[in-house]
Amino acid sequence: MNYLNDIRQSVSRWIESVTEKSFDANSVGIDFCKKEFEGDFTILIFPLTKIIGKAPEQIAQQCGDHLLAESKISSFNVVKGFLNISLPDSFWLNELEQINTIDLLTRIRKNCTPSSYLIEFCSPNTNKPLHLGHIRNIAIGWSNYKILKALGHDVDTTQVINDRGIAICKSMLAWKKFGNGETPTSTSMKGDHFVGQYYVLFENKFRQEYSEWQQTEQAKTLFSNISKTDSETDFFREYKNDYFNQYSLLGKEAKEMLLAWEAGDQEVRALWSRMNQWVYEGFGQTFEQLGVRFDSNYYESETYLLGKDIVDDGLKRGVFYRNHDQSVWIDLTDVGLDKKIILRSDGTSVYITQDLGTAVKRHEHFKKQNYVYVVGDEQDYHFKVLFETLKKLNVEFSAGLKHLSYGMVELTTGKMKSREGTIVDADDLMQEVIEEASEGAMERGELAELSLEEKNQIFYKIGMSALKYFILKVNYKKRMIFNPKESVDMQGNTGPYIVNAYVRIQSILRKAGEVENWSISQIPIHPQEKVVITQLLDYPSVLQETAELLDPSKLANYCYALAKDFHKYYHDCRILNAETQELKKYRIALCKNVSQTLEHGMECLGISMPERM
RNA sequence: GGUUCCGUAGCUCAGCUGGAUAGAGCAUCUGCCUUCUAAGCAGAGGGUCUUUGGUUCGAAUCCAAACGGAAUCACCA
Repeated sequence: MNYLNDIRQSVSRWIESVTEKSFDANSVGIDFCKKEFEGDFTILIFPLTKIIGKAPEQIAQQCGDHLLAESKISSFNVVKGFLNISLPDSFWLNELEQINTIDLLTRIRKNCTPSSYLIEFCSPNTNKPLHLGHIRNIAIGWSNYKILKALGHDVDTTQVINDRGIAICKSMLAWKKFGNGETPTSTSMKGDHFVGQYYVLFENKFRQEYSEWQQTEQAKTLFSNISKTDSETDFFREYKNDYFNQYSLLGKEAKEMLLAWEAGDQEVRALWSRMNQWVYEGFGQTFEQLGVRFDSNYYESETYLLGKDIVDDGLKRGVFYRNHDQSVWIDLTDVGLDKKIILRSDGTSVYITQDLGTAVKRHEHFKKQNYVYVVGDEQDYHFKVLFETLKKLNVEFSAGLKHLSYGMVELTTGKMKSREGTIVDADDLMQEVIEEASEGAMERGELAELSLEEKNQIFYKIGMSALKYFILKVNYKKRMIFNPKESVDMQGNTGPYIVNAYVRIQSILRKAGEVENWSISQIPIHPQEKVVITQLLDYPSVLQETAELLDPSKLANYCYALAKDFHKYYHDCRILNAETQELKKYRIALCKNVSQTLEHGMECLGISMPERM
């Protein structure tokens, strides 16, 4: 509430004159006045009792008299240690004049020191399509990108695509064995879904093979020899991975394929690129639908061997040490973590090896001050280890590393599990929410005269606003319970509610036509207008706080609050039919500001709004 | 067991740099469309802010412990 600095200064000067000691104006506590009390703002007097040494009511009274004498306020009242002040109409008119004349970008970038960021998010595996978890990840990553960008920072987006490994080999193998040469085109399927289908097929075939194997003598002997439980079911559930690695024919074939891939086998590589290409085409459509893009992609197939030179360097400098079996480790017990392996005894990489390599390579490339990794909180420990390791390696960018750790998305029925078919597919979900939006819009019938294409564009925007807002309004750190029914809600605290406020203003502005600029004059201010102006004045600091915390839910909640205040205003006050021309011009100016702020805020959440609905 | 995160209305969430009678939405009930888009507005009911201590004039907010839940502690990614 920087716009109250004048009041703060005045209060602190008064305190100084009473106590004859210096007093920091910034520590004057001012809050919005509660609805139940009369006044615009409330000055907290309690903290001053010790300094001044009088009863709170007495201080409040004297402070109020002082402000009144200096004409800073129009009236005040005292309730216990609360000094409720009302500001003169001229204050509100001046503030509105300010936001009217000073460009929004200038206002939000005030006191903002430009910095640079690389934001990594999404980071999919290429063996299956994107799901709800990715949507949360992408919504958070993209929104932070938009917010930081809006504040004038230099920001790039990137993702690491996990395009190699056993998983994609499973899809490849299943396609090779059972695919009969089908392609996404021949089956009219989206490429990522097509490839994902073969991953599922592999798993099914494998499970079938496994359950048949469980009937063999070999399996039964194994069970009686090594099982610690009496339950065959429990044992074989636990044993699945070992079976895959030791006995499974399909497992053997998949692993051979992985080895062939690593050896650069031409046929395997060709199949691999072909199938990954299908997946990328599918992902591309999903990204487009989500309205996001990446400035760069890192492919694991190109980075998985990185990091070995860093291991050598770390060994030389004594940051890492070599175990007797030749594996390489780092001791992080001094920072409260464990000893962690950096390189296997056979010299091959582990997860963190390539992450170290990728981090260093990226910095060579981008030279950013901040590197934000949008990755689920299940990997908190990994990132602690990664960052501590980089710190010990003394890389110059270690201070700017940040794991934006978001909570997992769960369904009302529990976790999403592919085995139980409870994965919420990203494309399906978007489809569903857009359909819901179109049904609602058709019922309302506001769009009757528009073309089909225009209508579809609007349904799409409304639907996506519902979905994205639903996800972003929750603080990213929190584990999120996703109720599909609520995600398509269009009423109450939802994206469409905010869109509706914006659309109402657009409708007014269309009807108003060209209106000459409003200039300050004697205008009676409606209480709800004070609320709306206050909210508008708050926008720059909300945006800056959002950026500082990398927490879009702050901004989402602000947008809702502003929309809510506007809806009430719209209900309370006539705009086009205002009592006088001056009042009408002023109200339209206010509406324009609300509209602009909503549009900017929602844009920063990655939500673009339609002009009508 | 160690570490980290979480516990606010029936449900989903705000509020947490300490301030007045703890807020929204959904769901339930009641009003308001011949006037700028009713995806709206107004109202009703619904709470020992997990518990217990502590700090303070004042605690949902800070500290400690307990209870409950989650994640992680792989030569998996």
